[in-house]
Amino acid sequence: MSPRSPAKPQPNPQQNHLLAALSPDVQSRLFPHLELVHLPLRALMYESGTSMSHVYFPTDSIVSLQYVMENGASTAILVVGNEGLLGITLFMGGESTPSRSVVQSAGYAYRLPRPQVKEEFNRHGQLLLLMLRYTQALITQVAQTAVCNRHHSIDQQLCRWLLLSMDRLSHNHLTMTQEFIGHMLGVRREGVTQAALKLQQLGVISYSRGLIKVIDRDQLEHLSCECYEVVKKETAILLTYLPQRQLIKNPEDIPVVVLKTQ
Amino acid sequence: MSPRSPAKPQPNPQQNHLLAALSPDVQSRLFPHLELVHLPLRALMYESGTSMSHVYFPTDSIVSLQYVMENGASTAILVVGNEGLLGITLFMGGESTPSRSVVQSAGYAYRLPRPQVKEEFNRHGQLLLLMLRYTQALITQVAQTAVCNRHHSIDQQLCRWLLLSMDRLSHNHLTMTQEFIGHMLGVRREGVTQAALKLQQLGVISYSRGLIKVIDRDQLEHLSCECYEVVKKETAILLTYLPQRQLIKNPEDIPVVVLKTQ
DNA sequence: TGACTTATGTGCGCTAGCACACCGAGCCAG
DNA sequence: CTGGCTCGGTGTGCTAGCGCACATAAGTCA
Repeated sequence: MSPRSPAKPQPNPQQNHLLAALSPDVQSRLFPHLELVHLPLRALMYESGTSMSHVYFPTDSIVSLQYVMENGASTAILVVGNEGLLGITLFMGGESTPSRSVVQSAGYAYRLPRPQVKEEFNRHGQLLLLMLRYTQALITQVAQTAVCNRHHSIDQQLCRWLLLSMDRLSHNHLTMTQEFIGHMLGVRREGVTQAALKLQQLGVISYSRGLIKVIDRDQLEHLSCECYEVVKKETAILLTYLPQRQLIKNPEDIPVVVLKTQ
Repeated sequence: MSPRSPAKPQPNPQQNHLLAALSPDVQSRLFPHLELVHLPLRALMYESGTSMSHVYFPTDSIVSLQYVMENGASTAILVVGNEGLLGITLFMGGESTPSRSVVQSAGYAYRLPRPQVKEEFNRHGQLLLLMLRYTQALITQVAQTAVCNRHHSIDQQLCRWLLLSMDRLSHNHLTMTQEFIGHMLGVRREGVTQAALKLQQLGVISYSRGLIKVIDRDQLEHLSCECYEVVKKETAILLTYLPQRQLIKNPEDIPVVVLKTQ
């Protein structure tokens, strides 16, 4: 979480889909306040019960939210990458949640300080609409995770996890140990080892010491459970359904216009 | 879902916590549009992929949201009773979700037509704030369900489920078969039978042919996993944290005032 | 009253995932 | 180049929950 860009990453807020979806005038208000930060692997972005000072828009980093049980066991319930944003609690009203955010893949993110978020949010324009849509997509992701935990095998869930991660990266390799994945899926490391072995034997992935390469993505999708597709589609629908042009610039116009009065 | 009250139930919108939390002026705008409806057991309120015409505020009914898998297996991911509302998609922006809503305990609810919801929502006053808070509480419930599905036994989950249901009723008995509970928890009927037997032998509950009586609630809480408490607390915090007085009547004032600028 | 339906109890064999334990190979620092 | 650490592979039991099959009990209705 070291502030400022050290080397020279891809310094472009447009890499984040949510930021990119905003209209030029909203962008011109917000972008001056954006700060580029580097998120190192396994950094703790946000601990259960604490309050957040910024909202983060990942560009090439991935952060996952996990719920931790009393006995220490944990499960990741959702993944945030360049398609979304970290810190919805900040505008949802509650100041904190019982979850924890961990950087799952190192990279960069732009962050926006709390006051600016609140201010823009309270203009009740594009940002509000976009955040609500995104929140709904998040709920879908969390819900699907719940069902997946109940009904699908570790094998399938590993595929789902790899795919979710891949989608948020621009390359085909992931830096994470099996132990780490185990924590994310809420299963034992050995279980991940078994599942990973199968995938490797099938020629779908290859890996060594914390570096996983996806070789056959199509196969991976076949082997995954439906949960991946459901989440992906739902997210796509929610965020494309409201293209920039249709957004209302003037808060006055937002409401009843849009809805077919059934 | 037969409209209008047939006999004479408890015709009072204040029984719903969310409606009750609104200030008199908002209530006076909304209440004339409320329609009391009866929700019969197992009625399908809302099928996956369809669009909702009303938002429902249960008084003494309970509705649960379930996600259904391709193979037909399903799991309930959250429960809505008099503490909340059914149909957040309506104001979140997406028109539908991949979930299904089933009446889990028969009773009454007030419903508000879509146009009125949208209109009030777009005033950006109390209702908006309240809905956002409630949505955050929902996310917590869904997330906790996900973790619970992974880490806890059927026994514990049955306790959690009974408690969640009890909290939304004014009496100590539930009308639901073990088969039905099985569908809700996403487990086999036999699994529920085993768990229920244990509870009965411990004198915690008694049941027969679809009627479950809770005898020792304290015990039930002890036997449940932590998930119940977490959800309950989080919901309480989110909804009391914003008492009526602190709500801003004038949309202009909503924003930056509230936040400690950290 | 007897046949039928629905809700619950139970047994059996099977598999997934767990707990624990131990090993080997790569990697790094002194 | 050596000792220690991390990551990954494997084996041996054990248990929870599943699928299936069947037995009973409690209502329901002709």
